[in-house]
Amino acid sequence: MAYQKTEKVKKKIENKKESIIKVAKEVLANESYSAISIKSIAKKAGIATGTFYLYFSNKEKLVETIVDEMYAKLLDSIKKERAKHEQVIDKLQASMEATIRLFAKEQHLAKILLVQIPSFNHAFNRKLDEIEKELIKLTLADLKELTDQGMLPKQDIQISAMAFVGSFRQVMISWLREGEPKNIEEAYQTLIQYNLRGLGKS
Amino acid sequence: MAYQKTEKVKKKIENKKESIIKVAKEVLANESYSAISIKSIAKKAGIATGTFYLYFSNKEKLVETIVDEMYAKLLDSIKKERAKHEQVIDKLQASMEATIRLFAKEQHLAKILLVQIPSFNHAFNRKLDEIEKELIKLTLADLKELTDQGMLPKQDIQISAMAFVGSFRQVMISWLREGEPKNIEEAYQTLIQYNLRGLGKS
Amino acid sequence: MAYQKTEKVKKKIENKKESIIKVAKEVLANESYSAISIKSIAKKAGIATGTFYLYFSNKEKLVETIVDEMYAKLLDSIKKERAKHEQVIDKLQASMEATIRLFAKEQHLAKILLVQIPSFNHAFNRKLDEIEKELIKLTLADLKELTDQGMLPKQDIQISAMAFVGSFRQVMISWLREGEPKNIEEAYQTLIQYNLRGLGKS
Amino acid sequence: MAYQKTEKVKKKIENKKESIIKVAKEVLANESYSAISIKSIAKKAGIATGTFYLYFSNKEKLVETIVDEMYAKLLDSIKKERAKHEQVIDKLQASMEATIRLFAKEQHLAKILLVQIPSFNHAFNRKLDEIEKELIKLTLADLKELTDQGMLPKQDIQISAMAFVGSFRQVMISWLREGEPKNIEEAYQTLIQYNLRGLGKS
DNA sequence: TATGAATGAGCCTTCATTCAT
DNA sequence: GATGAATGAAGGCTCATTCAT
Repeated sequence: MAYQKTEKVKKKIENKKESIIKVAKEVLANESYSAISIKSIAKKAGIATGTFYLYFSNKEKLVETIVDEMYAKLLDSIKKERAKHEQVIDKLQASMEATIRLFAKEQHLAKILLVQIPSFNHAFNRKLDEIEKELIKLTLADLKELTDQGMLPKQDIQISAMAFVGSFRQVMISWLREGEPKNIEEAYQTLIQYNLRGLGKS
Repeated sequence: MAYQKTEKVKKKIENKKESIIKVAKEVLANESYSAISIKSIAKKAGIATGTFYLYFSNKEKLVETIVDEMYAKLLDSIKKERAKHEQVIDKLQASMEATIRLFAKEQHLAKILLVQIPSFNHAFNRKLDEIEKELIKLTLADLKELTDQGMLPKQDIQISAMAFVGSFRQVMISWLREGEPKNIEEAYQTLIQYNLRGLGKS
Repeated sequence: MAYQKTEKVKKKIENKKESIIKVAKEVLANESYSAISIKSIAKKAGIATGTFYLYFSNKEKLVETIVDEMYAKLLDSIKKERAKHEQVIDKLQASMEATIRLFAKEQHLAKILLVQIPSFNHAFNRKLDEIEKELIKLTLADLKELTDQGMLPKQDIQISAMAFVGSFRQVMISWLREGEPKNIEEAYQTLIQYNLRGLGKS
Repeated sequence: MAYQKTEKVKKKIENKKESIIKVAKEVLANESYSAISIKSIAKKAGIATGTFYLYFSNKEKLVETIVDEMYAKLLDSIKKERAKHEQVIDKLQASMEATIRLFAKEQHLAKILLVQIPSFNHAFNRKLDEIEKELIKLTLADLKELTDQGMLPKQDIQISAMAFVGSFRQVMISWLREGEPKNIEEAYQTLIQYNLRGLGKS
């Protein structure tokens, strides 16, 4: 009689939202932000334009949702990987390893985060900046601890942290855009070595 | 006499084109891409919208022209600085120093190249990628030579070159966007040290 | 038994229909037409949007129903008040008095009829026009009788009837919208006097 | 050479704005507000949708322009007619006569002001209310003066002014909507007589 | 009956580009 | 060359109505 919002229905709704997000991710990974019209996303998701607005209050909210989700995934990934280690230096490596692993596994995510979002409008860029800044902050904390432990020579660790993250970012982007290096996991070894040396790690 | 006139006219045209570019640069450095309408640029340049199209076939061409010009300026700057040195390692440093000096002196240029253009649409990003790739290529060449001279330990210099450039890029962007580090020239010293150590320079 | 059930069901339906109408009246009296969405009315009535269409074939029908109901109430009120009097002139006064009394007592109704509906689309206004025309017709009939009784000087009673109703309408609206006159019942006395004089009632 | 904004061009522009207004008036006089889409107006005016926005910043501005223009016209008409008379009572009559004459001559205007605008959105209704209130205020001023001159018996002239204006309004609307009375100028005589009697003018 | 997710036509508005003057 | 009015496709979003459950 009455319309019971059963588990099944709920799941279906969640699925639809997920399917919109999924389609949007695909579009985002390949087209520019301006190319993402609600109409086109709706079409690819097999729904009417109006239906989109049942799940997202507006276009911006959709991208925000996606970025937030990716950010959460990334931080979660890093946290888990770091937990496996005791030493700060290992934790630092773990952070980068987790990042690279995640991006390597989910290129969609990587492409959106590193390649596409930067070409979005200011609002999203600010969002992305936060993510980047967060990564640098995490790195900085590690560097600070290493410095306190006397494992790093005196240096401007603020700059070092940026350099550290920046070097990884550059390689990841090249890998995503040019497919070079071919094997990102191998490159990771070189990168770690480069940066540890750069830090003057003794 | 007829020839004279042509020269004069040519100069006049060149002047107007320059003035459009100048205005566009100012706008580009301060507004978001979506805010850059041909109408507004034309207005600021003191011409009619239609007139714009006498000098640029379309909006994209304008940005392309600007980026190309900046690119040329950057490469020129690097070339000149490198010429002052004999040793490859010094040339490598000179490249980075030239880049940072130029960006520090012309923040307009830096902001457009590092902050604004990346948030444009695909077409412009491709252009920007080329510049980034060129810088990496230049670096790579230096690393190769240093390797041949036995001054660097065995490593994947392709990756190292990216890491090298990426670390600089990251710091520059932070400087442009956050104003951190406050003194980019000082940061440069740290960066050079970081990267030379990272390369394992003996 | 089966019959009983039907009665009960019918009543239930009628109840729900009534509750929708009640909510709609409240909304109508306070919001602008564009603010009256079926979704919002349904929500306030505690039903689903789809359910609304079980009771009204469309949005227009709802307003029509409300207007009709109000119209009936108004006419009924007038009829009852008129029945109390013998003289035509008293009946005429009674009509206006009944109208004003009803509107004063049920401002909801007055606001919808005089303020809101006029700002709806054509369809509803036509409905409202009918009501206005009916009031004029009633007035006209009285004036005709008064003329036949020789109580009014020769005049175009068609026009007089309109003037009569129009003067009341104007004051009512001001009262509803501006709260001026403060006391509508007092104003009524002035209005009656004005119009009786206007008619040249001897 | 340069594009001279000659008088001719200016006039042409003004003409286009006028032609948009003219079309809009026609549409307004016959369709409901919601039926006025920019697209349809543009089409009827023989221009592209975008062109509309060269002359009006948005849809609302268009209607505002029209209403303001009509209001100005009406007040101007009244002022001119009043100026011809010395006695207040004549000025009062002149006001009404001017209004009726204008509406009779420009039925478009009358229909929009009396029939259509009331069914527009709140913003315009407020505008219209102002016009109505202004007319009442003008009437009130006359009544006050007449009272001071001892030409009117004691009465609530606030109410009388409303009744006065309301009676005219009602007749005008019937004339516009039903075509009844057939001859509005004749009806005017009846109306004036009715209202002067109503005021108790001695 | 009751539900509320789904629909999609249609709205207003913007802006790169064209073209008559 | 220069002008700027004109174009019209395309975008984001709303809401009365439908329909599978």
